[in-house]
Amino acid sequence: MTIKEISEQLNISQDTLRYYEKIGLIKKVPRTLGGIRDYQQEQINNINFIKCMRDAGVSIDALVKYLSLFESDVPTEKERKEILIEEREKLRQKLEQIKVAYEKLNYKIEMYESIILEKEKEFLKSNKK
Amino acid sequence: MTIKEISEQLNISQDTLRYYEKIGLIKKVPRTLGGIRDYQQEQINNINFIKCMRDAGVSIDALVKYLSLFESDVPTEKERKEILIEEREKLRQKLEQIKVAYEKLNYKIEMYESIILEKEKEFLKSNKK
DNA sequence: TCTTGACTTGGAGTTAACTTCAAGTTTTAT
DNA sequence: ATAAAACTTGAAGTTAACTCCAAGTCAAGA
Repeated sequence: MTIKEISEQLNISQDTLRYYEKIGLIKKVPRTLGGIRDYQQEQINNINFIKCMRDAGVSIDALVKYLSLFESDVPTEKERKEILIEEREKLRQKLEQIKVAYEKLNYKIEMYESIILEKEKEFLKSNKK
Repeated sequence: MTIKEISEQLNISQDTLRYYEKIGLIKKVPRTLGGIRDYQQEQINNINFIKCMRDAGVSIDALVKYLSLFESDVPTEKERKEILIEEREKLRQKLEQIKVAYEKLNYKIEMYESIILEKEKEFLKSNKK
């Protein structure tokens, strides 16, 4: 699969895909004889995971740390689990903060709605006179 | 109230508070004769709102646009409401993305837990021999 | 009064995560 | 065969949101 196809399928820019490879978030992508990237399924799954985490705001740094543990030749399940638990906790907090702000916005929007309705009523009343 | 007190109360650095003022997110803070900031209650409420929105990831740009509408001498309820609705929608999407990632992490963490448990069982078994 | 700590300013520096650029190579369609 | 489109690279540029710095002023305690 070419970089263009991956880019379109996963909605990540080609530049970003190359960037991820350059910083070591993605393993070296195999190339054609001409030197053009030819993505394999395993990579695609990985990139999917990365995309999902990035969309949620998980840092590249954490993802690099997590994914690089798969390259180790000693078992790293515990470390990997620890990283995921840490990131999950950050997401939980973020979720909480967003919920609070969301409720506050809801409340304010309702306020505006009633203010605007009130104004319209006033306007209609004054028109009737 | 001094900048130090506000900073501690709302958990925002003094630098950030001065920065917010510099870029016009916060109105000019009244000063003592010596030129030192003396925050008033109205400002504090505003900063509280800003903090809540920033924690949820609402952009400074959107907040500046929203808050500056209060300075207008024509009514701006509709525009203000529009901005809040737009930001609420962004938060809704973010919430969704975080939930998806959160569930994925949950699943993976559980996987690791069972793998690690399995390994420990193996270890105990081999020790008994 | 003196010293210590808090405050002031404008401007420079930092960080994360891309994004753009320039100049060249490869592939594809005619 | 050749033109256009897609791909390659390393390096430089961008953006948002701070954060730090230097050099000076102000305030509070011994």
